Amino acid sequence: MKKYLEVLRECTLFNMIKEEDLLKMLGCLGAKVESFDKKFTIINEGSQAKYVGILLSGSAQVSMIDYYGNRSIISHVERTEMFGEAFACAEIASVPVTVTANEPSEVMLIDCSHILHTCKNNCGFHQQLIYNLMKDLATKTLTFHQKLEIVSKRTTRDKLLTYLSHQAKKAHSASFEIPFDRQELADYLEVERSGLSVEIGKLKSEGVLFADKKHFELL
Amino acid sequence: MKKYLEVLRECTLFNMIKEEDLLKMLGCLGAKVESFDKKFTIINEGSQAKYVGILLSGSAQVSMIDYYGNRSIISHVERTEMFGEAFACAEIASVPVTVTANEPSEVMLIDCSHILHTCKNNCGFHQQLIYNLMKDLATKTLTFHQKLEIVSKRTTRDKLLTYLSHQAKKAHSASFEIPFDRQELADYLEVERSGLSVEIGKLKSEGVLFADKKHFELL
DNA sequence: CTCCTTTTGTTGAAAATTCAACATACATTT
DNA sequence: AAATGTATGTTGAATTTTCAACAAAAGGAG
Repeated sequence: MKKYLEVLRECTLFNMIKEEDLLKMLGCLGAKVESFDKKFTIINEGSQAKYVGILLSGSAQVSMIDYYGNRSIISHVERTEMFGEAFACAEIASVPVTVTANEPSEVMLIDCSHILHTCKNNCGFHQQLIYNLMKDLATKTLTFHQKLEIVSKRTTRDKLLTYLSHQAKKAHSASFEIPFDRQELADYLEVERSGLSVEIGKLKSEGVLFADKKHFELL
Repeated sequence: MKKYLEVLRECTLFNMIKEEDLLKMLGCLGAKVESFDKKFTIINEGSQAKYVGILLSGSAQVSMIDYYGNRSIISHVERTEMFGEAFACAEIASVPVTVTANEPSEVMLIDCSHILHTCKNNCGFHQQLIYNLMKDLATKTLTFHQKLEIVSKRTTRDKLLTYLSHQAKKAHSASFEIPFDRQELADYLEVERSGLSVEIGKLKSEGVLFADKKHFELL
């Protein structure tokens, strides 16, 4: 576990936790680490919602597949970020989403009941962890509002531009990389890939943006 | 404040708080009660994100108005439910949404910093309140997933049917009332009101549902 | 380098949504 | 009861998206 301390320190779940305490905690929480190859499923829709996941390396996507097989990408998860915590904290029966590795990734999984319910050792960290989870969930709600702002737009063009301006803001620069290829971006914006391609082409020829692969610049 | 105890007991923020402690707490938290007439603004977009709101009576809507004046309804808030807590807990500068009274309503407003940061009296309730907030935020994330499931559908018909099946599930019955009129439902589903009317008409003539005003039945 | 796979761009036809405008129904007030 | 305002339904034209299919470009494996 020692080699993961670097990453875990950056994870908001362990905010204000002293490094020397972290290792002990991981044992107490029954944290386990698993590796996943690209495209492999980390959490499957319908499975028990007990785990909080932390991405130690690599990246992942949270998505939903509907009845007709259409994929909707809900969010992208980077190193140090958490996933599945809302479902685990809400203590619902099963997860409504699928989490997939985007590249070879290492994941720490913690049974959330070990966080929420004080252990016999009464190790005193639970209060801080619960506070950190609360902060994380509040922040996550903000990202949901951003996503809703995007998909509430009626045209592919407006959805795309709203998404890109969010990304530019996040990067503190008009020049940035997005974590999605074209198909994934379409699945995130909830539009057709072909229509998205057309729209990116138009915006390029209008001189509104520059786009090459995952690199974008708002002009 | 005494007359509000009945409602407050049902509010998840005060879960596990003994009734005799509740009154004292409200003072400590600096809770204030305000009344709003129908259509009046409770929280304005851009204002300071410091308040957790609790609906004591009436109902309200959380919405966003975009650059072009299009309204998007994010959620409907009923008696005993909270609003604005995510923004206050995330301690961001300003609220990205507007909260409006749907009918004459009474609202309790609590400065969230009084909840999050322990007071000098060290009154010991904070831990429970933070736990309750965490639970609430986790549950709210689930409702956002539901909303995303709706708006990720590509047609008005599918959006409507997905919404109605969620409502039926929530009501534990195929017969239920929705909290929106037609324009509001359109703004919640992120579609055109006229197209929505057409679709409801089609579904009725197909015998899939019965709809009259806010009453719906899935057949 | 070549083959093979994946990704991205392009196109045209079909389907659906948006928009604006009007008609009808309903509710409230005077 | 009449008048007013609001909510809902309806319609047709314009716009946009979706869908399916193919072409071109890029990337990786051997």
